Amino acid sequence: MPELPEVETTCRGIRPHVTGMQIEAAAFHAPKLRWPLEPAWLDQLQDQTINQVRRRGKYTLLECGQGGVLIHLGMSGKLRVLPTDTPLVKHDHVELVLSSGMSLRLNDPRRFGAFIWSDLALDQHPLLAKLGPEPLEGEFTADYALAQAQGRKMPIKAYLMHNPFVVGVGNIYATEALFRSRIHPLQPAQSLTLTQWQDLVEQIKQVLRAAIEAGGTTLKDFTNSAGKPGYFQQTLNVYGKAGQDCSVCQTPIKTLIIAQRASAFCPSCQRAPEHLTD
DNA sequence: ACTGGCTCCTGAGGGC
DNA sequence: TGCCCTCAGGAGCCAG
Repeated sequence: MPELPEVETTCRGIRPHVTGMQIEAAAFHAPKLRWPLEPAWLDQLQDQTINQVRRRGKYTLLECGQGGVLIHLGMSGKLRVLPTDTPLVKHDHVELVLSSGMSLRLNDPRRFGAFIWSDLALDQHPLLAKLGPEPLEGEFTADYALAQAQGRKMPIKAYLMHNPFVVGVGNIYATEALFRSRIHPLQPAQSLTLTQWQDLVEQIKQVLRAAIEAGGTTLKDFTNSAGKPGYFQQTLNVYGKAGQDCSVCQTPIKTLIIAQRASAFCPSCQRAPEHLTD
């Protein structure tokens, strides 16, 4: 599933092939992804020049002259740049034909993703306006986190995935960062000390940076349809490892469902507050 | 102001 | 071999 590192890697991959190109034609091959693909957008897209490709949280943004495109990869989305005469494959829902003879295609089997044309400057768009800071930027600090978490009783695991607090930290990296910080996923967000936040914020940054580097080593060629998974999964300590032994203390990894999502943790390394112990 | 629950969708995986 | 059932999972949205 694409998380921030995968989206960043995708952004870097398509950027050289897309920046400065004109959109000669656009096509939708599905009525909707997460939201409807408005046919009226096809005319808006026509003849736009893509001035810039950038990322905000897990959104990929194509900045055009006025307005632009927001793309979210959801659970299963992939963006690829291919020669325009390459046959479409199943779940190719959106195609932008570029002036270079290449096409940008969004393929998304589960259709949890999004493709939206915005007349507004992209940062003004409602989906972006309320997003929290980027986890890898200086704005995301322990002091910021401590202040924001005041009055927040929700489990820290859920809070890390709460976009108004910080963007781009999905299930995998929230799970891994909590393990590295030895913090129990059910600990209320408001109860973390400054010391815990200092550690946790640092672990989030480290785990994301490491994943971006790993992804960057495998996804070099975005003109090639053969997308490979990143190597970062080899570095995971707890995510998807329920029942296996903790790499630090050999205690079996457990799983809890928190806010409808699987949360793996080591019951020995990540000590629970008394009343939360099962 | 917060929080929990619902929802979209398909492919993967287990059981038989 | 193949069919059916279950379920994961990002994040906006809404009700309580």
